[in-house]
Amino acid sequence: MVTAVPARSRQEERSQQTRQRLMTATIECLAELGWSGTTTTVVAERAGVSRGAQLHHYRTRAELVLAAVEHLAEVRREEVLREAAALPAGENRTAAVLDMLARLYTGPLFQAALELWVAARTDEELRAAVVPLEAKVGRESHRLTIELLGADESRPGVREAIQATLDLMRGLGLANTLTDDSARRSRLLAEWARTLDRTLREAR
Amino acid sequence: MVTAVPARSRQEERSQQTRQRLMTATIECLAELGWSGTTTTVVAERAGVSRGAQLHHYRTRAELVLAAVEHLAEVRREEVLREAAALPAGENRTAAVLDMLARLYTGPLFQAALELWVAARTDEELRAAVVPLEAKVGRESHRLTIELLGADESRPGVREAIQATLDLMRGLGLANTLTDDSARRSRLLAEWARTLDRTLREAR
DNA sequence: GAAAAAACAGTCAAGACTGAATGTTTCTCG
DNA sequence: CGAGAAACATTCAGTCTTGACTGTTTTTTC
Repeated sequence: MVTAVPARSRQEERSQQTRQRLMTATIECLAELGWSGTTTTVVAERAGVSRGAQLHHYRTRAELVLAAVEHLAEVRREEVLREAAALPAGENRTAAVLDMLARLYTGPLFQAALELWVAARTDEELRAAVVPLEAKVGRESHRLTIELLGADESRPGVREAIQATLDLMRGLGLANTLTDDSARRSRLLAEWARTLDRTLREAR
Repeated sequence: MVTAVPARSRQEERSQQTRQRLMTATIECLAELGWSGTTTTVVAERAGVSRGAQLHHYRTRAELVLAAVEHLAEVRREEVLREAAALPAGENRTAAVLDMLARLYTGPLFQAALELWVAARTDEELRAAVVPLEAKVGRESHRLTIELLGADESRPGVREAIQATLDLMRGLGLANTLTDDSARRSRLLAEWARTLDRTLREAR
């Protein structure tokens, strides 16, 4: 009699888990130790995966990191959608949206992504993989932000205001990497919420 | 008879030149090759300085980079002041100021600084040197921007608007590292100039 | 149930980077 | 002019990282 277990399930599953562990370990390393601290050895150790197993799945460091790039994009996407679903409606919706964005842009995922961006700037191979992915993520973020704010992009200036908001977030995230910037950031975002609201609602 | 040349001048001068060459080479390497591409060997080669001379002046890589950090701050400062002096007065002063800032935040000096920031995040020693320096540079930039825009910081919201402008620049600079972003940036800054002007001038 | 394939483990050699050690030239001062 | 110091040059050893290689276990398929 034929077993009901799908073909290759055991091994595939095991293999999948190993890869998963390697991915999360890679991203953790990027966030905690930075780009040059993320060596294949350290990643393997942290993932609890032998060096051999690691090389079996990702033959070179470049391969490992490229896979991590895509995995990171996926994880970021999920995190965004999860947070977005929990947003309150009503009066200070704008402030809440900005707050959520700020949290995303100051968290560990952003820091890992930052390491990748900066490394990709001077690494042709990595750059070729990061650029299109980041473009996609950027478009999605833009779309989602518009949706969350209920903005009307056909109005003049609205598109730019949204873009400015996201660029501002990137800047705030960058500023936050060296020192804890939360107090200043709160005041700044409170003001920006006012300005943004006015830009979105006004007729021009 | 005693020579008119001040004591130790020849050697001091030579020494100074060597250090200068090492500094500019270090910053060039950071901008072109990134943090991990900036090895002591490469810097020495590019500076046209022997490995021995390099080690004579900066005994460790950390020492070399820390010196480069301070040198970078000085060069950035000079560049800012030079550009600021050439700004036109009159109607679209705000747009001109934003344009100048954008150029600074997308140039090679910003990219070198970016490498340092990101590296400093996970390098305790480097961080200890970068943080206070960056705080100083940040304050100066803020002061200068206020001055250039003729803004009145005592008005509510003005301080935050200036900070947001600078944070936005950081974000735009970051976005520009991977792809040429100038078209989008121009449109965005044109709108930002309007918004900023309104915030600065309005009574609230 | 045996062969084949996949996953995994452990070791090793080549290359790169850093910093130390030592030798050589140039300059200053008495 | 000669001694001593500073600047500079060259070589070398130690460490780290990567990726290749070989062996072992588990799983699937015929």
